[in-house]
Order: sequence, then C-alpha cells, then structure tokens
Amino acid sequence: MNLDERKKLILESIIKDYVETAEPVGSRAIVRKHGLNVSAATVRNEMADLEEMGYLEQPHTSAGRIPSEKGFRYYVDWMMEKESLSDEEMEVLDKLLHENLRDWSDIAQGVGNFLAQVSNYTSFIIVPSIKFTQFQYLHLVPVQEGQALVLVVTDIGLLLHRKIDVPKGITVSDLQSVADVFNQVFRGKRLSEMKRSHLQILRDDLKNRRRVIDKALDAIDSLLENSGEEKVLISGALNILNEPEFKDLYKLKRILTILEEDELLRDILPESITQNVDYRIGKENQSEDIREMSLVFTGYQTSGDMGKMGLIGPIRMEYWKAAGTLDSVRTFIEDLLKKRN
Amino acid sequence: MNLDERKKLILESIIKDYVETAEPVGSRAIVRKHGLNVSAATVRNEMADLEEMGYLEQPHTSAGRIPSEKGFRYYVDWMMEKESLSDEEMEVLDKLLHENLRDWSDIAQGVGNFLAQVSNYTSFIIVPSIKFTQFQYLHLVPVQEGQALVLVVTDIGLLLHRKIDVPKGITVSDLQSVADVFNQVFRGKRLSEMKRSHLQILRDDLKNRRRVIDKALDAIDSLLENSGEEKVLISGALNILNEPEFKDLYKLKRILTILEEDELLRDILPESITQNVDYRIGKENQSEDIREMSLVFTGYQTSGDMGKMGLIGPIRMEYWKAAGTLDSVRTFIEDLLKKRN
DNA sequence: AATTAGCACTCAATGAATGCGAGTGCTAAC
DNA sequence: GTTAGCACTCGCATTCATTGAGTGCTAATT
Repeated sequence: MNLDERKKLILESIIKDYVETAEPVGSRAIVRKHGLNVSAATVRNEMADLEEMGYLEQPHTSAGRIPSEKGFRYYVDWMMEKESLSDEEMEVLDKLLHENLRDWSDIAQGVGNFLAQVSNYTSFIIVPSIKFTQFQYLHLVPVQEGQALVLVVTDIGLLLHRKIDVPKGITVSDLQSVADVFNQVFRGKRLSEMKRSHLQILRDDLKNRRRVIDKALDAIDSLLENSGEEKVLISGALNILNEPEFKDLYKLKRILTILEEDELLRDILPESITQNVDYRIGKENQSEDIREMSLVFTGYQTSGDMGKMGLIGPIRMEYWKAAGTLDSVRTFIEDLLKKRN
Repeated sequence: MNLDERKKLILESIIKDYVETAEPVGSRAIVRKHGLNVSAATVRNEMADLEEMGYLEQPHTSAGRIPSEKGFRYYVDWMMEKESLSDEEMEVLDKLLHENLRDWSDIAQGVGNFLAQVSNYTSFIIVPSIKFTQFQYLHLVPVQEGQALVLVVTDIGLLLHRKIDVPKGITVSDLQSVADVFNQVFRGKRLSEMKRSHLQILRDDLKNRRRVIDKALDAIDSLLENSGEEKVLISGALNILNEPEFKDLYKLKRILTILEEDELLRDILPESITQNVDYRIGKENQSEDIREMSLVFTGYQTSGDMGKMGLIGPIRMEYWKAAGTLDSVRTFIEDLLKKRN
C-alpha cells in the first residue's frame, strides 16, 4: 500500500483535476497546474507505473489518464483529508433546524435538503422504524359526538393523530380514564410492545371503555403498519443532471428512476452500519443499477435504531467534501436528538 | 371557424398520429391508417389548405405536417371529446383515497400521484390557503411540566399541533378553561380572523391564563405564516423524460428545474379559475419558461377558496385524456371533501 | 540510475462531401 | 374535383480526411 511521495502527489493531482473537470488529465497539465519540479516526461513515466499498479486508467491511447476506482479507493483510504462544513454552512444548518421544531421526520427532510444543497449530490436519509421508540403517553380528545382524536406521543415527539369512532354518550372523563389506563400500562414501553394482551386490567371492565381502547389500539396498529418500516427520504435527485457523465439520456433516466423509487435505496446499503463514514465506489456496489455511481454514507444514533444517511454521486465525486459534510451533520443531529428528549 | 368534414378528419388524423409518434405525418400515412377514400394527392391539397389557414405547419419542406398550436387549439375547442377515466382507473382512485383518511394535504398528494400516473404527465395540485378554513375547536394537551400541545381542528381536519411553553404549575382544568375560551369566542370563525383583539373576555383575567392564550395565538400565527399560503404539490416531474421533444439535455434541465421549484407554478396559472377544464397551449402561456409545454387545468371547490389542479405536458399532449381525467378527479374529490365535513 | 528532450504514433473529435429516402408541390390527364 | 406521375427538396446517416492532444519510446544528459 505504499506509494512514494511523488506518485501520491501525481495521483492526487489527477484525482482533483478529474473530479473538477470530468476530463482525462494529461501529463503536461499536471506539471503546469500543480507545480511539480519535473518534466512532463517524468510524470508520464510515473503515470505509466500508476496505471500498471491499477490506480489509473486510460480511456484510449491518445487521451490523458483518469483515476480508476481502485485509485479513488486508495485515495479515500490512505490520503484523503475530510473537509468539514464551513462556518457559514453550519450556520445555515443551525438556523434551518432551530427555526421550527416539528416532527422528526420534517427535520429529517430538512437535513436531507440541506445535504443535497451543500454537496450538489443526491442525498438520502433513512429514518429508523418508529417501532422501537418509547411510548410516552396517549391522549383522547373528543372531537364531536361519536368521534375522538387519538394522540400518541413518544420520546421523539408527536407521532400519531387519527380520528376514531367512539360510542355515543361517552364523556370526557370517560375518555380521560381510558387514556389513563394506557398511560399506566404502557408508559416507557416500545410501540412494538403495545399489545392488547397486556391490558389485563380491563378484563372485567365496562364495555364502552373496552371498545374505545380497542379502537385506539387499532389506530396504533395501523400507525405501525403504515410507518412501521423505516422511512426513506431522498432529496436533490436532479443534481445528477449537472454531472456530465450522465448526459446520455438513457442512463440518466434509469438512474433518476432509481432515485425516485425510495424503496430501492434501502437495498443498496449494507444492513449494519456504524457511525463512521463509509464508501462504496462504483462497482463496489452490490446493486447492478448503481455500479456507475458512488455512495458515501454514515449511521446516526437515535433513541431507537441506528438511522442512516448519505450522498449519491458520480464515481468522480468530491469524497472529501461529502465525508466531511456527513460527519458534521451527524454530530449535529445527534446533539439535536439528545436535547429533544 | 368552420372546416368541412374532410378537413376536420384530416386535422384529427394528423393530431392523433403526431401525438402518438412525435413525428411529422405524411399524406400517405393518413390515407393508409385512417381509411380515407381519397388519394394521397388529394390529402396533400387539403393539407396545403390547412397549412395556409394556420392549423398545420411543416418542420421543413421535405417532411410531413405537424399540427400548429392553433391547430391544437381548434381541435380542443371545436372537435375534441373528453375521455373520462376508465372504471379500473376510478377504482384505483377510490381505493387510494379511502384507504387511510389522513390530512387533506396527504390526500392531495395522493391525488397528485394518481394524476401523474394515469396521465403520464406531470401533475400539480394547489391546495388553497388554510386561512379561510373554519376554526372548529382547540385543545390544549399537557405534555410535561411546563409544556403543552396546541391542537387546532378546522372544518377540514386537524391542522396544527405544536408544543408551547406554559407556566409551571398550571393544571389540566386551567388549560381546559383556556381552551373553552377559544372555543366560545372563535368557533366558526375563519383562521385568518382569529385575533387577540377579539378576546376582550379576558381583559381582566388571570395572568397565567392570559399567557397561555398568548402562546396559543402565537402558535396559530406561526401556523398561518408557515402554511398560510396555498401549497403547491407536484408529482411525476420525471414523466417528461419520456417525451422525445425533451431529449435535448439543456431544455430538459431547464424544465425539470422549473417543475421542481413549486413556487414558479403558482405564477403560470391564471388568478381566477373555474371548475371547467381550461387549456394553455404552448405560447399561450405567459411564462417564458413553459412556452414549449401545455397546461391543462381546472379548479376544485373546497370549503374555503377554490383549489387548482392540472397537468403539464408537451404541446403534443393527449388533451382529451388529460381533460377527462381532471373532470373525473375533480368531481371525485369534491364529493370527498363534502362528505368529510 | 534517474531525468529529460525529441519525435513518431494513436485515436477521438470535427467537419466537409456524398448518397438515400420520405415527402412534397406541381402539372396534366381523368 | 380528383388523381397519377414526376421532379425537387432537405434532413439524416455514412464516409473520409484532417486536426490536435497526449502518449510511449529512444537516445542524450545530468
């Protein structure tokens, strides 16, 4: 894994130039732009070496070199320095998230937009299933004769509000006492653990209350069904229009379609994920469809499962910036989640 | 405005063919495909007439004819028969909307997706400002020491839920009585009319209650600020990738960018709008940016302002299908909105 | 032994020249 | 009024030569 300093410098020059311009880089250009004290011919020799080692490749004989995927991988693993968010960018993020404290999924969407915007790539955020968030309390709010609103609040905020039918003639304090039952029995439990069977308390209870409780649990069940899975948020898919490698309309269409289908994203990420930034460069991706793209991603800790987020871009990606941005954003939202608790 | 039957038939043939294939239509093709009992030469003469009248145009001398925008306009105004949704499509819509009764804006998003899907164009739905919906009642739900949840319910369902700070030591019944004040004073009023000045009742009331009321009104104000404007929902923007006229990457990018910017859509629609389906074909559009596209749109009645929805596609659009679809969907959601009340 | 100048060579990209064919417009006959 | 026939037009695809950036190799230089 050791390249001598000059080879490293040349590899880096080629990567930086190529990422910027999307054009093969020639020996002359390197000498000129990066102020090496050797001639182009020397650089050519080094480049031939690097190519033989697999770090560079040539689109065709008479073109310059471009970094191979292995070249990018080497750079990312051994040479790269992450580039964090600038102060101004941090400020934007800060403002964005403190402006209005809404649902966590709203916040996540905001973070996604932010990621896409600062990076100019496509961002994704996977919000973990709410199954494992803690039930805090439930309120039953009468709406009108025969209807009530179920409110479920968890450790990450309000989650469910849904109308249910209730028996006519039920009073506010009836509803209150039903809610009290929930709050006693389930407080601190995870949503996924809320089962009818735990409500033995009610074995011989009033029929009316029983019915309301059933309805409320139905509502919770349906919540888990609808949003019980992790949620995938995608932002900035159109940013790939800026990448010259996708000027081919057919390719473009295929990729945009994938990016629109949030379901597909779940599959291209590894099951388990850590809070370190990780990379999948080009063909390192399992999924056929994104073999021409790179992924930079990381996990973030929530009160429940680990969430995931990341950026999708061309192989010719500013990995340094993407990784730095993700690092900054991760710490930021983890702080935010802690504070909200 | 009178064309003889044969000219109409020829115009229609050209429109149908061109809409389908995006290629100029030649005289031979018309005779062959549409079973005219005249020769190609005759059709050519008629076509020359139609061109002179401005209903057709020729991309270049040696090509067939394509309908001009005026030609499409004539067809839409005088000849077209709308093509309603098929039974299966109606069923899909029905299922979609009865599946889960959520927020109206969720429903609107669903309808938008549906429109985009059945039409294969880009759909937009403008949900009118909530300012003019009727306040039904407010609930204050204690969350934890020093915090409460404001719930505002209007005639179209739950609208706002936001945490506010409340003085410590305030009791549930205190909150309840504050809510009662709101419900007495504002019931049936429009959100935009809810002002502090109406709360003279409170002139000499307890300081604590006063403070809570102020906070709640702040929350409502902020609601109006954030979502007080009409909301634009766009769906299926990527459908334009299917249209060959946008194979030019530069055009494509410009248009997709516009479609992503929902703000811009507001501007391209006329201020006042009726429940009839209306059209803007190509250069009939005021806005520079969509002069190469057509709009088909209609208003839908809500309990407040008139909402708007429609489809954006190439000039070479299936107006008949688009108009029929919008008609069907309009009546559908108007029924839905009535029922929910 | 490493570096460099020099030069022949390669190959994509560009643009001019050419042929093809779909479709028209016109004329003369029906 | 309709139609057959035919010359004509013009976009499109193909071919071919030209250009130029960039390489690889060799021989000279440090």
